[in-house]
Amino acid sequence: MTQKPNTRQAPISRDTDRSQAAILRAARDEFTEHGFAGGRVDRIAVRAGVNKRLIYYYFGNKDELFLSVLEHTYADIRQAEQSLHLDALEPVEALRTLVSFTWHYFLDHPEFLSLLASENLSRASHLKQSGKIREMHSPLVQLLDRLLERGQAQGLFRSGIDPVQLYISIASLGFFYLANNYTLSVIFGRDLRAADALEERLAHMTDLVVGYASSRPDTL
Amino acid sequence: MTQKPNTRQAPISRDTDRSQAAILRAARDEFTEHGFAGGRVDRIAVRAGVNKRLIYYYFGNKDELFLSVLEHTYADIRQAEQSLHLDALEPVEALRTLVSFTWHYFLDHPEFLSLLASENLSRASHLKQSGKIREMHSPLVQLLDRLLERGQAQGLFRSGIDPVQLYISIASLGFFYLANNYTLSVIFGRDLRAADALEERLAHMTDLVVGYASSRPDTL
Amino acid sequence: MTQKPNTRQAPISRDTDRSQAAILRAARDEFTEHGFAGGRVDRIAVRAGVNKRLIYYYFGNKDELFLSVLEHTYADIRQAEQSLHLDALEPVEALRTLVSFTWHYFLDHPEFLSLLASENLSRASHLKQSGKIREMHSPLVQLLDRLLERGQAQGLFRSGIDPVQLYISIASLGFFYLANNYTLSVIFGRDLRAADALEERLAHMTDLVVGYASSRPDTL
Amino acid sequence: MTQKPNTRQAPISRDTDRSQAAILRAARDEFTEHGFAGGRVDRIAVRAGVNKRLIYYYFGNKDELFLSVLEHTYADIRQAEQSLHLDALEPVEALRTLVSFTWHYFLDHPEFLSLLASENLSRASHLKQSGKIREMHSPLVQLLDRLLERGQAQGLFRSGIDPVQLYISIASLGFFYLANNYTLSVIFGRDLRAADALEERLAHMTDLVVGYASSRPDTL
DNA sequence: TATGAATGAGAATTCATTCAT
DNA sequence: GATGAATGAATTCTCATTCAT
Repeated sequence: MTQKPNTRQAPISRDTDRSQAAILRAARDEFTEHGFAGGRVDRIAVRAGVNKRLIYYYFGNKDELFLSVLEHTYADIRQAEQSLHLDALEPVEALRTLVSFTWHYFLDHPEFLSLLASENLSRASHLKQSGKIREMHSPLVQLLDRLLERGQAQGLFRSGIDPVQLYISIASLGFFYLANNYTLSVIFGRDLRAADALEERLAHMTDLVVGYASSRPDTL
Repeated sequence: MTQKPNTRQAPISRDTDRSQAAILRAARDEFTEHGFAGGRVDRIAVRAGVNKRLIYYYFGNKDELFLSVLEHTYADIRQAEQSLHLDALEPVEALRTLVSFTWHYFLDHPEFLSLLASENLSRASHLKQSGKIREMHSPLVQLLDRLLERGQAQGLFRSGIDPVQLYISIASLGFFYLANNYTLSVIFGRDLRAADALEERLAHMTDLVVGYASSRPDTL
Repeated sequence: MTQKPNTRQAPISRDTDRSQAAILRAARDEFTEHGFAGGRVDRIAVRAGVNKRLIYYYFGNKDELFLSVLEHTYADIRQAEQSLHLDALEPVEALRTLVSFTWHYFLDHPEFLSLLASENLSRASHLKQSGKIREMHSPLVQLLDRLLERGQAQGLFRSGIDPVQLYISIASLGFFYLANNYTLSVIFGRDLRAADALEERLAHMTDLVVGYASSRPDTL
Repeated sequence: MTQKPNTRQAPISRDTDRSQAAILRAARDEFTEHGFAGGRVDRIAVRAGVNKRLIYYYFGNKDELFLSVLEHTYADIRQAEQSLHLDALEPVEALRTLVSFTWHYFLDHPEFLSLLASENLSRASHLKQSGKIREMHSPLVQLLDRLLERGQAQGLFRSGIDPVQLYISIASLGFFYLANNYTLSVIFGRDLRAADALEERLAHMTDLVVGYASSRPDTL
């Protein structure tokens, strides 16, 4: 009883981890499909295959659960960005890679777009409660900072580019197109999800961003 | 939106118009603040100062009410765009004007951003039911088409620019920044609503768009 | 529509009053039997024969409903006290009448005892929210004040009796016996609700109170 | 309460005692603050610093736990009463002492008042299940009986006083004032817990009880 | 047109209790 | 003895919608 060998994985926490992970996954899907206000705790429980009570046991309430989902979602994209090793690439190539990565990440992770949109409808009320979200983002800013500096030093990029503004622009161009694709498709009567449309969009985005960074301000 | 001429006695129809307008205004505000799923019919009635039943009398149900709000919102921005008379401006100036207008319209009309985000969380389920939304947008595309053609003819703009892509990009750069300003402010720890930040953003956006349109593709 | 003759009872408010009264009665009974924490809104709805939603429509929530019940309950006993017209009685007789009335009121209105006990378990959290409860009690204090003064002027009562202390004592002697009758019956193994026990209790209480008021302090 | 001699190894039984005592203390506090219906088993576990399951292991369920708390509470006050050694005091002094003791016990032990009130809201449903509560109270009645007899024999007390009625009255006067102090303070707008108010109350109570016991019935 | 009253279906959350170890 | 995980049955409260006038 008392000499439980701690050299192997604690067996009890296995189920805990599995249950928590299942709840998080289910919550992510539910909130992605319906937003925070439209998401249902009941459906999350069914999706996760756990008792509804367990959600409250682990996550407190719907709001805290949503925040957990958000934090995991942000952690995922930030981690993926770090895996690009942009520092190892030549500046223009690094910028192209970042634009392309962001675009494809948004394409492959609709939950990111949806959760973000929902959280902004809530005026970031959940994110504001997070203790770890800020520190999660300084590496990204530093990464961009290094990239821009390298480019400027090599005479490839214009000077005075704000890394945060640039990142927001990169994200903007993909986000708006993909997150609002439903309404855009209706109002313009086009299928913005068609393969060639997507390809064209990435080219357009890259043109915009790289064109901007590489240009002489005075040429405008 | 509904300018059906009423030849019948005026007093009643005036009240009708007033009530309908009050409901629409109240609904717009409510949905802007809480999104579609989070918006409450009860609160709309209170905000409009009318009996809840009247909302159903005029608009059928919550979904149709939301659609009405959306249609009015789109009508407003499209009409404002036409009032710019871009055709009368020199191409580059016209493009700058459009970027600036779009930015300031988003700034002054947070309801547009919020309703758009909410409707996309619903996968455009309301807008799809609209009969008039499509035709509302062809003038915009035509406007952009003429502008780009003029610029290309004068050798000011690169060729092959898709007007829809360009419009989406212009909207993107402002939309993402403003609509997601809540989460962005948290994750980057900056006040993106500060006066100088807003000014800087518009300059950045204009640089991006005009720089792109004016550039030789091969220079990239 | 607009010329609704107001000379007869407003027909609309009939049902309103009936529903509200039914809810209040049902709530009073439910809270009497189970206390505030043990009372169930569902059961109140069933008891009142109304839709559960209507309770929230009229009373907001469980706490406000409980407060309403409390206020009505206090109003009832205070009104009944005023109906005794103690001012018209000779002082000693008036005091006996008040003791007897209080005792019989408690006997006939178990809800008063139970609601009071429950509210004190809640540390008067509901009553503290009441705007009208204070003013409801000043007439009682004034009544007692006049009674004691008359008795002292006639040399029938000792001087220096605090009306609030006296009223609390009168209420105490009946309240404890009746409200705690369940535990007292168990621990003393007696049926305190038997007719002769009740009679004896009233005699005992009257002896205590009248004996005290009539006595010379120094004779003790 | 449970003095079964444990001849087995001490260490385990000591932990047992400690856990049980911690649970009882925690339960007493929880039920005192929230009553039986409002008390939470979860909170008791946290307060006691033990696993929730342990509560069920030792006490079966919430009801039995509450009964245990009640029995201990009654045992405490009855034992304290016996420690007064009223038999050694002169009758009037003994009566004064009992009134004063009861008052101060209630003041120092709010749990007694609260648990009693809660149990009566439950119509003594727990106490009725107790096998030992009855026998716990006969010594008290005998004590009072002896006291009254001594006083009557010495011509100090009136005859025909029922010891149970007298004890109930003594308890009444303090209980109502202290247990219902929350509502009384609100309705009378006085701080009944102020030091001078408490002092005055004890004097008033003593006057009432001793005055009554010492008086000639016919003098009224 | 307009309204106060009313409702059924469901929403988040709670709670005492038990399972498996 | 002791514990973390898990649960079914409530419980309060909400919401879009309709009834009756």
